[in-house]
Amino acid sequence: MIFMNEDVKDLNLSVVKAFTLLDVFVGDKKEWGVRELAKKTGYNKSTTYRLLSTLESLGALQKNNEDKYLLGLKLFELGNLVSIHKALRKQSRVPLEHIASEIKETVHFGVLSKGQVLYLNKTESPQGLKVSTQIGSYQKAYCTAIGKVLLAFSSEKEITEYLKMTSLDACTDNTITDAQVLLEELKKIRKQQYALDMEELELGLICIAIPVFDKNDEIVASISVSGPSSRFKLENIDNYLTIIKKGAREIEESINYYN
Amino acid sequence: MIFMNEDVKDLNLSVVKAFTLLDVFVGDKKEWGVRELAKKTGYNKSTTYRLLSTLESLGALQKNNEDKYLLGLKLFELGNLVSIHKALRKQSRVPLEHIASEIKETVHFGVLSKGQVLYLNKTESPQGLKVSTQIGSYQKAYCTAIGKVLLAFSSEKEITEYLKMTSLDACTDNTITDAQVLLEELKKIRKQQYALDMEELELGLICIAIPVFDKNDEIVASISVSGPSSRFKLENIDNYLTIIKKGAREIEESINYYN
DNA sequence: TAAATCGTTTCATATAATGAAACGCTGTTT
DNA sequence: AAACAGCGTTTCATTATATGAAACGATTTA
Repeated sequence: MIFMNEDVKDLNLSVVKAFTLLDVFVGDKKEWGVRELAKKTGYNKSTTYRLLSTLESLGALQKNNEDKYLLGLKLFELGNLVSIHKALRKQSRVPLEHIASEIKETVHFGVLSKGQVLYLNKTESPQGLKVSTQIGSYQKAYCTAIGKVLLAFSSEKEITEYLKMTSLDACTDNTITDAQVLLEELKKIRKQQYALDMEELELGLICIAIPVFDKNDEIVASISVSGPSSRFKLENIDNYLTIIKKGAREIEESINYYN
Repeated sequence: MIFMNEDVKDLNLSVVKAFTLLDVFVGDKKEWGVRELAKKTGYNKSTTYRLLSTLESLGALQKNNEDKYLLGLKLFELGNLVSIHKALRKQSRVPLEHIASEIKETVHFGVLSKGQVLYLNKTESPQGLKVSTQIGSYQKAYCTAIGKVLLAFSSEKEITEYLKMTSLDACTDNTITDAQVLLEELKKIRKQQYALDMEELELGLICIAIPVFDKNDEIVASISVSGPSSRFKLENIDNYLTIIKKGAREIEESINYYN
């Protein structure tokens, strides 16, 4: 469901409905019919039909050869124009590929946005078994390496606020679900300057992440490397860290140069 | 203005207005106030205000620190989920970088969409003076190398249809504005298997492009290399072509493998 | 052949979008 | 200091438009 950041204002309900329909496509199912969407959203069949027709004629949706709707090129166009974090996205691309070409695992690059990790960029592992995240999607911060790094180097006030608004639900048996334990973990991360996710989000998935700072030593983003526990061995950490840190420095140099 | 692909149907006007507002941000100006947008679109100030508020609360727009609106992260999220041409976008990334790293000029990758070139991917030149196009944006086909290649290898029927719906306006003195001349040019491109744009879109800008085929030898996309006329010399063409063709073959192999 | 889908259209009704005007705020000009 | 001009925002009566149950025609399934 779409996140409303203000109290119930004088919103245009048609527009809200249109975007609620589009938001359905964020899920795994990428192709929808009229009645399916009406059922999913609870909107009347006629209303749904007309909203979909409208979105289609605007290019925000498109019909495939089976007459099912899918997200359209207008959204691709608009999405590529979003200027928020644009510099970070651009300047992270090459360094991420350097890291990925050396480590051969999936590399992610993200920031904290509304108390969640927002993935701005990635380079996928060339191997068959790999993590696959959507750029532009969100993930829980407290049980990912990238999220824990971003939290660890946030201000005390932001961390407190985060803990207040977040419920630490267990994703696996390893998930940190106690606020005190999480605070200790963040302290440890600040000290060692990297974070690990030992199957805390998903069984079999291990990640390591480090911070990216600006010229004022404030954290601006984080880089993580993720791989299956079968080949992601702890004895490689020092080696991984050396490579990731090189990439982080490349990014830091370019953002300090351009700002 | 947004392209309406059907006769005036039973469209939801609020949604049309919302997207017309978003479409204003496709222009060069990326930050807008309420009254500015109202003036630009012709909508009433109150209506504009409420639509903008709605779009903001949905995350489709966002306010900067000066309370001006800019495109929001919801569009980034949705844009990254658009599945049309997704495989092409993904599989072109690495080959484009190979080309760019050898030629050191901006490399573009695009398809024909609604009679225009749709840019699906790019790698920018590392040099200061460079072409800068938006991924997801559209460009005229008849006066770009990439567009002429895509046209040249389209079916006769598609070319005829293109010429019927397109007016060949001059962008520079070199632009081909006569349909017969353009048809001759396409014939030449088919024969030599590459296209040149000799400052036909913009003075000082030269491009070279080649086709990318699928396993049935149908054109699926085109790769172009663009640079300023000051350093883009015709005697380098053979060298460029060798490099670009290598990249095209990489893409062709991966799309034939995955389909 | 009948039943069950689907997307689409109809039409009376009620709801929600609309716009002129007023409001409060900020910064500039007189 | 006062008047002005710019901005985003709110108000409220009016009107236009979104709405949904039902019917429709076309496919697909039983």
